[in-house]
Amino acid sequence: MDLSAKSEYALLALLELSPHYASGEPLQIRQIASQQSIPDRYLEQLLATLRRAGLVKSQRGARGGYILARDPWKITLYDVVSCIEGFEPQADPPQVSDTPESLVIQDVWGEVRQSAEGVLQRYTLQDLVEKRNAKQQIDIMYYI
Amino acid sequence: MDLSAKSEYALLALLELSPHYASGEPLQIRQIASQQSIPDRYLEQLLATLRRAGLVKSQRGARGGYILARDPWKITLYDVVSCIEGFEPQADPPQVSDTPESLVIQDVWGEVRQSAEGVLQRYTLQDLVEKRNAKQQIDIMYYI
DNA sequence: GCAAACCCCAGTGGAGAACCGGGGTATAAT
DNA sequence: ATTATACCCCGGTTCTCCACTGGGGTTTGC
Repeated sequence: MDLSAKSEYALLALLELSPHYASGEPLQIRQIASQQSIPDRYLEQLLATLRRAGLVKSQRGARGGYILARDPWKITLYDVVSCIEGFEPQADPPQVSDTPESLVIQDVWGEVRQSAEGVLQRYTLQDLVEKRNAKQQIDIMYYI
Repeated sequence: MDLSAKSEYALLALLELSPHYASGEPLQIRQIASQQSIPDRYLEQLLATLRRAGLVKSQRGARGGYILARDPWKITLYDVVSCIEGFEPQADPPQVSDTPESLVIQDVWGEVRQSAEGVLQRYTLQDLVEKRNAKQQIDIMYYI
């Protein structure tokens, strides 16, 4: 029940991109990577996955980089995590084993997943940005 | 977001033990293992963990085996999974990294966990046994 | 043209999951 | 008392997958 580094990296990257969406100026891999201390060659792969999923757009060539494909409040955390973790259609291993006990357990586990995914669907990138800003406000207040 | 084989095995084993709780007759590892096709030497380790967590009691020697430590409706799936997966006190790695963005993500992930654990806390072994029985009833009805 | 950026694909190291084995110890039945 | 049966403990092994790295391309702005 841990969040994989993979998904966290992806979220951090998109969080960096969010404030730049309005201006339309792309951000480079190197910048994002150094800002959030993510291995840059690894981040490259993740951004490629996000691009193929249609969450970000890329600009090639000099002065290129990445921008969000749509507004930060139209991208949910579920969109991000599910595309990175790749748990979408699947259904290739139809029967892991089908004793009645196994089926019941799988049913309940389905509920667990749905519950977790529900939370992720309720949060957007915009929500995270605002949460971070609020947190920083509090820090400033304590500092004074 | 998969259920580990470890946890599933443990749940299956306890599900086998549940109907025998009333009689007080112990069940042997070999029986449980063959019934649910679990590697018996592996199941042995899991049952040892469950015993140390106080979920089952063991009877040593000839005609020994395992019985539930308390009634099936007093053991939640959370009790089982958390003890097997070992995510209880922890808190030893205090800072994984504490950029404001990381903290916000960890907060949200905490909500995800809580939501998932909430579902597991709502189900007891007794519930699973009844769900299984209901499922079998339906199968019989379709068979007729 | 050339440097800066993305693009693609393949390989590697380490950690952890799932499992197996050997040798003990307690206990019921004889 | 002896013995068979079961649990008990602790270590090793195998295999998969995550996180990361590297070597080449191709596209684009200057």
